[in-house]
Amino acid sequence: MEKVLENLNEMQQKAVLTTEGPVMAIAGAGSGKTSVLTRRIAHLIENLGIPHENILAITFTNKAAQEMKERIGALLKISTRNMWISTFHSMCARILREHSELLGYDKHFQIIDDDDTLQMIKSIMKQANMDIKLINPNQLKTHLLNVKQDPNLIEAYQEPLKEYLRKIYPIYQKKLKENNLMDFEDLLLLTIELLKNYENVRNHFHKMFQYVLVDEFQDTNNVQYNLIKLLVNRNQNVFIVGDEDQSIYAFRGANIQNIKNFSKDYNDVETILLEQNYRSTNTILDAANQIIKGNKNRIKKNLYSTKGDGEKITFFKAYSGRDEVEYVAESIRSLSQNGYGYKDIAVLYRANSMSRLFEEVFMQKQLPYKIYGNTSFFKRKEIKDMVAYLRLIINPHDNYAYMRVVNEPKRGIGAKTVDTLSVHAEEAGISLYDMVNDANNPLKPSPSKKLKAFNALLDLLSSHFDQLDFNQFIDDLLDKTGYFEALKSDDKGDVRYENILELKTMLKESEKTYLEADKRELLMYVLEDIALKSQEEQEEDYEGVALMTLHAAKGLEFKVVFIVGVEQGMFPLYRSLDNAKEIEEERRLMYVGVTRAEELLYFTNAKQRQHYGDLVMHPDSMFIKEIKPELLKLEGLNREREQTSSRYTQEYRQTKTFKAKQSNLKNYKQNDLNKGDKVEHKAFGVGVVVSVVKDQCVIAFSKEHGLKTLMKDHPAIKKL
DNA sequence: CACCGGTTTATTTTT
DNA sequence: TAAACCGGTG
Repeated sequence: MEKVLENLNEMQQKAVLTTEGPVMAIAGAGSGKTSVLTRRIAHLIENLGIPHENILAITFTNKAAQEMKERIGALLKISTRNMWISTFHSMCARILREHSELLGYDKHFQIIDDDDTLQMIKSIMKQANMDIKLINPNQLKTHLLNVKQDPNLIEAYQEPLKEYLRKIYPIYQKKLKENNLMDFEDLLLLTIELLKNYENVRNHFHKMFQYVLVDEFQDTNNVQYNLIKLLVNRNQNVFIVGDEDQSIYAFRGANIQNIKNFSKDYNDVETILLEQNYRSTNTILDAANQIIKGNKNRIKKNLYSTKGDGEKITFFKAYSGRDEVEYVAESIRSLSQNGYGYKDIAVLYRANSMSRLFEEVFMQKQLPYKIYGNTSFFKRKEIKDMVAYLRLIINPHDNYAYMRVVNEPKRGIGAKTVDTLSVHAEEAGISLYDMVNDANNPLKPSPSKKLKAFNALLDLLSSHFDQLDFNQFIDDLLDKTGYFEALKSDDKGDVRYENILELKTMLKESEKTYLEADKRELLMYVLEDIALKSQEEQEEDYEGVALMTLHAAKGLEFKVVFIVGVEQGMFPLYRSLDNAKEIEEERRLMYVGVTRAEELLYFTNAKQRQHYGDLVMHPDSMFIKEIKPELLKLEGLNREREQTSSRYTQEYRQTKTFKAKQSNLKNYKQNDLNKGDKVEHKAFGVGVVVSVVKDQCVIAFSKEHGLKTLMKDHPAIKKL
């Protein structure tokens, strides 16, 4: 009993021990909700003797699920591998693998991601002669996925979007099913259909899941809400944790109201407030509280901490976007000299586009950093291509995988040929693969020959698949398809090949994990993992500054946090400015950002910056003004403004740039570099100058580093 | 069918 | 600014 309750405060203990009936824990930022969830599960298993398979826990990300499993495993010294601790989508996939045949899907169904959906939409629009200029496919995708969550929404749309949605929705669904594909929303919707329509299945899961826990409840959408309702049995042992102030995913259907609905839809809900914060100083918490107060209609919370007041919050206003980044970099450098590790520090921005400048400057200054959540590994072209080939091994009739790689690498099968083929296959009601093999297919001899060769290639690969292990198979695939050959003439070929090697490593791992499964079964699970865990595993111990969006920072904490670009128009974004609801979501995002910080918090912005090609000037973010001035320490242009007029600012700017140049001259040895010169770089080794343009040059280093664009006078470069 | 070059358009994103 | 996309040309 002790170890389960160890170090928990009174409210946390109550949340752990109140196991019967519906319970809602309102957990403020940093109030230890993950501990509560893990301890509660531990309590059920260890103290109440509940078998682990009778517990279902749902998290927001795979990472959170993984962490929870690890913590429970460590606490109870048990294997958590088969426990039902997962995301909504993984849980649904697990259920559907057993029962999808009832719904008319083969159990080897494949899961597709948003990019695949976009490709499908493009292809459908083309076939149906829909005007891409009138409605952009990307936009249509976003709205289609929303409509899937709630078909009633379609009525609220304006023409012509409405007509397009009406038209495309049923076709899209039909295509998915024909190709034995499910998108993310299908996983949820089909599970709901299954539970609704099949009493025996429902009873089975009701009997099984005696205790249900849901994390991040404020970010559930309506479909997920309904799914929980269907899963929870009549005992209503359901525990939800959430914080409406941290709901930041409304743009993809999250509904804060679900927290309020919960009290209505379940009987005698016990509400527990977790208000003690274990993360931040009071200065930081006060700022957070002052900001979030601006939102109407929220349950008032009073976060408090015992960590003392700590330092004031620094607010630095730079002259330009670049100056802002320089300031952040310099501050990080001095923090690192004052006992902070690089990985204690995070730079948070509203939009990914902000990351570029930081990356550039950090690289030049040799500050170690790690950008999180950029194009995910599994979204990269070469990986998607490999996955498409693997999908075809499981199901050669998967037309979308077929279309993706039929001319990848180039085999002289162009769009026109594929179009014709699609039309005929559609008419005949068979797959592209079958249409190609069809004796009386109407294609011209030359394309037909090429397509037949492609089919033969697929057959060959498929026959090899059973005899080879995964790694050998990928090599075989690269060879037989000519993919490897094509990489050689691709200027990003090296990186691409490395990514494929990475995929091989992953496949090898899975081979070990699912040892007993049959080969194709195994591949199916691997592809499922790839589809559902779109986020690349991060090296946890990497010693570098974390650069990420505010969204990506949710659930994380850092000793030092920089929130950058705090300007009206950047954060909050332009598009939200005239919409009260969206401003509230932006405010919650700011709240999330602020509450990530444990000890030091910085806001930075720039008086003017380059944005989409032109120079813009933004006023300070409204959220800054919502913080009481006594919590802030003003730096940079902020100071001058207090003291004098704008003329001073002008001078400040001149002295500043002048100073920067001076110091450059003093510290950095001028490199008089010319094309063809040999140089040595601290990190990249010896290289040859390829070109020099103004103060920048392109240098070719050894193969592993390749071409780099660097500042000519950078101290890391030495002319040989 | 592939490639070049002009035009268009810019959130947030896990699953 | 930069990347993605379209349309025309070779």
